[in-house]
Amino acid sequence: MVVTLKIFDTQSSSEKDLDTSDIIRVYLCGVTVYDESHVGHARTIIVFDTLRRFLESQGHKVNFVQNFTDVDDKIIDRAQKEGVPASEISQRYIGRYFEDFDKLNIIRAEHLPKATEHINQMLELVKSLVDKDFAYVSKNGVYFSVSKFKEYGKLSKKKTEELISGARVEVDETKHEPLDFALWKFSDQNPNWDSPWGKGRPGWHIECSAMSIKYLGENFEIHGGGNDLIFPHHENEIAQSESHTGKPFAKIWMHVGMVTMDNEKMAKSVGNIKIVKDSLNEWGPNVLRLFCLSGHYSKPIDYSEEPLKENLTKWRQVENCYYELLSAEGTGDTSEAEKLVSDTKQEFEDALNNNFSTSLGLGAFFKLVKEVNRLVATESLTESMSKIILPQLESMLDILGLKVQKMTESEITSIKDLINKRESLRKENKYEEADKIRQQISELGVTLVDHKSRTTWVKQEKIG
RNA sequence: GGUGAGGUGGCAGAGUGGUUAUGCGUUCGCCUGCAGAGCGAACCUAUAUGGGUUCAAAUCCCAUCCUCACCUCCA
Repeated sequence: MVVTLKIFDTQSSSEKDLDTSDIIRVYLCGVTVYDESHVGHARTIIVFDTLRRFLESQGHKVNFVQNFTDVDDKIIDRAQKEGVPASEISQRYIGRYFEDFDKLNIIRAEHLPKATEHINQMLELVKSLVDKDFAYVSKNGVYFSVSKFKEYGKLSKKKTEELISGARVEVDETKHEPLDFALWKFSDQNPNWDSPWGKGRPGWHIECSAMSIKYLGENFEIHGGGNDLIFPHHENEIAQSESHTGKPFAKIWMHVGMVTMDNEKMAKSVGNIKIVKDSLNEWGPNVLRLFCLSGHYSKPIDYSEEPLKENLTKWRQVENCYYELLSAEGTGDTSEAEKLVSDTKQEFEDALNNNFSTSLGLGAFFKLVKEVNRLVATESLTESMSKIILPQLESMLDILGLKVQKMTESEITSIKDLINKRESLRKENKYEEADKIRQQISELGVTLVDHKSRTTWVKQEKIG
């Protein structure tokens, strides 16, 4: 039986089978690089990184593209405030982006295109739209004529009349109609580029159309982003792209829910942001990833102490499980382990195939962890079982993007020596000295676990 | 106001008609030289509200209330 991954598609409001017959092409709207990334950005990127890891684990090839918006009013504002060129701001925050997201164990996308490096592709697209009469040149720039694209609103389920009566559209006399949006904005100010219509810079939406088509083609599998991008950004991308190509744009629109704080969207304008760097310092990458995957991607999650603490507890269980598997000894019957592994694998994959339900997938993952820890407590985990279980655990850790901290051979040797020393002291009832050694070991981030017959150890990530 | 998504125990989070998962938490035990970690058991009489359909509803239908997001830049 061929198992298919179903993903909820915003446009058709239904789950659709992901086409896995060839390379899976995924475009994710990335960040505007004018400031630090916050946990909201992290969530979306973690979800897509995990999706990519899952698809690859299933033997599929993925071509993953994530853009940087590096030309934008906010960048220019910031540059003016600091009295530096806009490129300095965008380069600084692209650098900061990689610092944060490398730490979060995000696999870098195949392509990480920057808007400023694709001005020509954008201009070609604008030209095509002007030629096809979907766009017009006005005093302030080149605009897309929304009324020419009959299906406008099909993604966000908005009606153009209602949008206009909503009266939140900016009044601009130079546009033919209020909903028309800029493809190219005339500007003498830096940064700007020459165009057939006049010096200026691109509108926001055109970059994603141009870059996704360049790297993925005119019709690709998944286009994603936060659900706050549905309107107007993705709606406008559809209008531009489909007017240009005459073909359907993305096959599946996958949108990630917002991260909230006290049930309010995390956003710079609200002032309730938690930057990735600070969150990483407090909780580390593994806890933060677990947290971001603990709810369904389409729903909001609230960033607060309690669920993060819970995930820390769980992460400690994972570390414990992993190290016990590494140090398991003895041989014996493995049928129980085989069943555990095949059940877990099945449940884990079923969950992710079902609209990428990571919370259920994590349920399967933790079931395995708890079972191993239970076997350890009853002194019934053997090395032969571990050899069967460990690969499955590692595979899931890899898909989830989690990394248990490792130790070098020499560190391991010295810890083993210390454990032996402590053991002899304990046998002589010299507990005070034995505790000193335990303390010494704990300073290396290693916690000892005394079992009936022997002492095992766990390298714990330093958190908090 | 429009559109969309939701409202399940202290918290997180499943379950789309038929013994109310599961995890965290709390309590009590076990284990231990002690501790940590781990294990076991118990607990919180949970399904927004009001109707309806049904032998049977968290699950289907209707109404109401509430929350969030989008409708302006936003992951």
